[in-house]
Amino acid sequence: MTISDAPRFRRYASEVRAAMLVEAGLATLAEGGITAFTVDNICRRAQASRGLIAHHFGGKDGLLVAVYHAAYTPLLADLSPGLTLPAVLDRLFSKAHFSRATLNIWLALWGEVAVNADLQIEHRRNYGAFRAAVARAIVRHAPTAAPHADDLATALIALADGLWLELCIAPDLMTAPRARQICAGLLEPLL
Amino acid sequence: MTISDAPRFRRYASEVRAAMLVEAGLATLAEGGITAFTVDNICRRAQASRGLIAHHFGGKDGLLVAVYHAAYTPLLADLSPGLTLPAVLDRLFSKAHFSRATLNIWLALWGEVAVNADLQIEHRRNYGAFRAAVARAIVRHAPTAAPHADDLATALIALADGLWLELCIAPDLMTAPRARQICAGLLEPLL
DNA sequence: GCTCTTGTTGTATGATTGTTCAACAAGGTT
DNA sequence: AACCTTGTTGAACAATCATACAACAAGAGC
Repeated sequence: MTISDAPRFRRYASEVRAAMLVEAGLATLAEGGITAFTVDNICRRAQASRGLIAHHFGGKDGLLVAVYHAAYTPLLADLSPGLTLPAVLDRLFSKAHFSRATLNIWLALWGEVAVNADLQIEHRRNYGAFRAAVARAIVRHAPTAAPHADDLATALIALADGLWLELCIAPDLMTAPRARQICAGLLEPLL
Repeated sequence: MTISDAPRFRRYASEVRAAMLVEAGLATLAEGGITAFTVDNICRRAQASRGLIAHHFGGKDGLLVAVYHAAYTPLLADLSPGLTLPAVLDRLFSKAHFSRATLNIWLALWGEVAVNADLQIEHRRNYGAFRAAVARAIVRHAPTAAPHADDLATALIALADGLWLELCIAPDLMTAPRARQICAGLLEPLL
């Protein structure tokens, strides 16, 4: 007498399951911040059992590093080389990146990066590429700004981060178009 | 036979003990982020017993709101009305505010504000006063900028926040003087 | 249909979490 | 010196935490 022949769980390729857990981790951060980033919450969301995080990432800390990397990936992929400065601004303040969910993730991660050595290492890797991409667009847009391109890139990123932060903390006071406009207004006289 | 006549603990006025717990909470956030913000850690640091947080603040959440308020207090106190814009910049990037410890606290708190309704309420109260003070200094410095003072204040605060963030996450790439210079460079053409 | 690899489960474990509360005592008042 | 207010303690509690690991089974290869 068979109660049910349906398989009790599905087997995924290692990379696929890992990606599912990372995705669940991101969603958990977006919803509840770093406090909600627990093995139980993440595995429940990914519809997997508790043991899988240890199995695929060695532990919760390993998953967190992978999640941080995953947060950067779409941002870097969106800043393909050869982009003009206005195009870069368009992307930075596009709906995909300048959204509450995405920014909640960043806020949660930043708070951890500040006190977590493993995450700081992962950060340096990604942030370097990020700033280089922005600096390249600045130089292309205004070659005369080349000597200060690094400072300008830093300023632009800082400004974007700060505006992201405002949206995140007080959503009714900030929108993507307004942020873009503020950003462009500050940059234009210098280029 | 008396083993010791020394009092086993000291009694403080309610407000004094509350301030000690808030101070310990701030120090805990600076050192370990929101993850380390636990009743045990805080009370150990304040050399008080576990029960005191509930007694003075109703619970951990109550303490967190008080800590957020305490983080804003020195910043607002330092931006007394009548300050010129350069003076405002001097304060924003002074050692007191633009330090790793202070910024770790902000990062930890921001990550929570994004997902904690109680903290968002406390935020609005403080942030409004903060932006108003900055906007006032801008108008005084350049009366013609009055129509856009709000946007400019928002931009300045966002820029400062973003630069703070950089210092916090990658301390060797950012210093207070460089941050101040980047900030002034971006603002000057507009004023 | 059998085997074997390997992804998956879920319980057990011990540490840590926030809250509660009855007993306690510090220290000013009388 | 007896008293009383009130700040304080610390054990008890149930909930939640991350990790370990032996048993299990899905599904590809044969």
